[in-house]
Amino acid sequence: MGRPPCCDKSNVKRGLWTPEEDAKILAYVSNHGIGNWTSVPKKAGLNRCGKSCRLRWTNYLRPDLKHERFAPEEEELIIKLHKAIGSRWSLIAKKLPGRTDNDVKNYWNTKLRKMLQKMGIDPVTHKPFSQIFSDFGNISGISNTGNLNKSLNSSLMSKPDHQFSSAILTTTEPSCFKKTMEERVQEYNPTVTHPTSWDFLAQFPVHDTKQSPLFFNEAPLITPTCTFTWSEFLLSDPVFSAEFQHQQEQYDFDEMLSPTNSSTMAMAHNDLSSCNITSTGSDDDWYLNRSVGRSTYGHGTVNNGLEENNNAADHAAYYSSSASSFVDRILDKDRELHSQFPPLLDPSFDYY
DNA sequence: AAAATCTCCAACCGCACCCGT
DNA sequence: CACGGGTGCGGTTGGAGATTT
Repeated sequence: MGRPPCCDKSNVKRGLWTPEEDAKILAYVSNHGIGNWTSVPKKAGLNRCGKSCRLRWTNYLRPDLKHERFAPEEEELIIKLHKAIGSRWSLIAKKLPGRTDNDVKNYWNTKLRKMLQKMGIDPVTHKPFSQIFSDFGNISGISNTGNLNKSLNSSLMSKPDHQFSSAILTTTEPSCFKKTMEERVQEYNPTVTHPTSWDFLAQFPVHDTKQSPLFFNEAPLITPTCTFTWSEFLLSDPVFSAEFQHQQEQYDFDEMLSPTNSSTMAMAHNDLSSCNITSTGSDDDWYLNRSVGRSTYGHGTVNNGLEENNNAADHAAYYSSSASSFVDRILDKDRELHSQFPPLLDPSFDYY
C-alpha cells in the first residue's frame, strides 16, 4: 500500500500562481517564518497543497533568489559540477548562490546540455565523441575499420538534433553514403574551411546511455587506447590547478558527497574541491529584479530583454570572448589527441 | 496570416530520507 | 525499533510564448 497523498488533489488549485496568492505566501512567511508547510495553505488562506506552497516559496518567492540570466562563470561551474557528480541538482545549486535546483536543472536541460551536444561533447559522460569513438574502436569484435566506418556512416544519416541512437552499432544502413569528412563538416557548417576531427565529431548527436546501454555501460568491453584521462587533464589545467590549491580550505565535500560509489566520488571530490564561486547576487536586487525582470503570472514569462540568449551568434560571441574557456581548453586537448588518430583527419577519408 | 513546431520553465509527481514520538 | 508526518530531491509534464514553415 502506497503512502496517502499529502492533500486532496481534487479540491486544491493547481497551475500558475497569481500575484494575490504570492502575496499571501509572502505575508504568511513574514509573520510566521517557514516550516510546517502542510498547515500553511489553511493558515494563509490559500486553496493550495502545502507542498505546492513550499515549492512556490523555494523556487520563486525566496528573497535570496537571483532572477537574472546565468553568468558565464555559473555556466562553467554547472558543467564542471555536472561532470563531477552528475545530475545532483541540489548539490550543484548549493554552489550557485541565489539559484535553486530547479533553476539549474532547467538551465541544464534547455541550454547547457544542447550546447555541449553541438560542440561534440557527450553531456552524460562529458567526454568528446572522439574519445568515445577511440574507445569504441577497441571494443572486441568491432575494432576493424570497416565496421567502424559503417557505424559512423549510420550515425551520419541521422539529423543533428536527434539523439545518438543505438544505430551506431548497426551495419545494415544503405551503403550509398560516400561523402568525405570535409564535405560533411562544411555542409553542416560552411564557415569551417579546414575541419578537424572535432568539427567532424561535433555533427554527431549525443548518445543516450539509457536508450543504448551497449555502448557506454558495458564498461568491461571497453579498453582505452591511451593513458590520457580527462580528469587528469583538468587537474593539469592552469586555471583549475590554481583553484585546487585551495580545495580543502574552501569546502568540505566529504559532507556533500555520499560515501557510496567510491571511485566516482573520489573524482567528484577532486573536481568539486576546486570550485570557488563568489556570490554576485544581492538581496537588495531582488525586488528590482522582480519589477524589471521576469514574472510568471498568468501568461508565463515576461523577459527584460537580457534574459534570453538563444541565438548562435551570441553563443559564439560568448565563447570567443570568454577567452580560453573551459570548453576551449577541452577542444584544444582533443585536437591534440587527434594527432594520434590521423585517418580521421585525412580529407580523403571515405565513409564507406 | 495561419498553422505547425520548437523552446523554455514553472509546477507537479512520486520516491526516499529525516526526525520526532 | 517502528511508525508516520514533513521535507528534499530528481525526473517529468503542461502550456505559454517564440520561431519557423
